[in-house]
Amino acid sequence: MPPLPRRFYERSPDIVAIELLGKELIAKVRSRVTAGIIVETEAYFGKGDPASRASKRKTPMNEIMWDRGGLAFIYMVHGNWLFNITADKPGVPGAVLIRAIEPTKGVETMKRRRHAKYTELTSGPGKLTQALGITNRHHGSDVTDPTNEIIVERGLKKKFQLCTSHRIGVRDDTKRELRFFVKDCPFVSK
DNA sequence: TCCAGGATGTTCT
DNA sequence: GAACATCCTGGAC
Repeated sequence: MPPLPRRFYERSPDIVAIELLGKELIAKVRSRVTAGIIVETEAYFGKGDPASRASKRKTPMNEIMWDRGGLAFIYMVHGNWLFNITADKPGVPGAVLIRAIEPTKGVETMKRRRHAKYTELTSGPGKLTQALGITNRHHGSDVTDPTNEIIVERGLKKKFQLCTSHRIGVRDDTKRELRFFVKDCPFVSK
């Protein structure tokens, strides 16, 4: 199955965040394949979004948010790698944070990397990067490129109920609720 | 060069 | 539910 195309990502971050739910995130790191269905995301904009890394000026770390959509945007917070995908058109800053996935492939590999029980493998943004082996060496890589170590595919068409809430752990959130997750999913972070 | 702080996780009670 | 370990980044000096 081919990865989702660039035009999927080059739309408003809130739309991309909603439509990424139910898609499959696949990581091939050191010939080990791990994957999971995306069940929780958050949208980040640029100017006017005080919680966004792009609300202030460009730095070497965040300049990728102004680049094309569909690139891996990875940074460290509190000793954990967080995995985002850039969104919106070139020149317009935006990104979607992947907060949780439901494991589909490579569960044994995840357990070895995380030393945790099944429902704790990927139920948080720092946890899933550990489970999938994602680090800043993947920063800037293209998730629409079939040869990339990290790609996103159209997952199984499965019905679920969409819920929204305010974003987690941000100091100044916007009025709008920009966290999206699958209702009653045990892998959604709390 | 130093230091405060963060889109977190774990381990306590 | 609260404390703390963790470690990179950016700004201060």
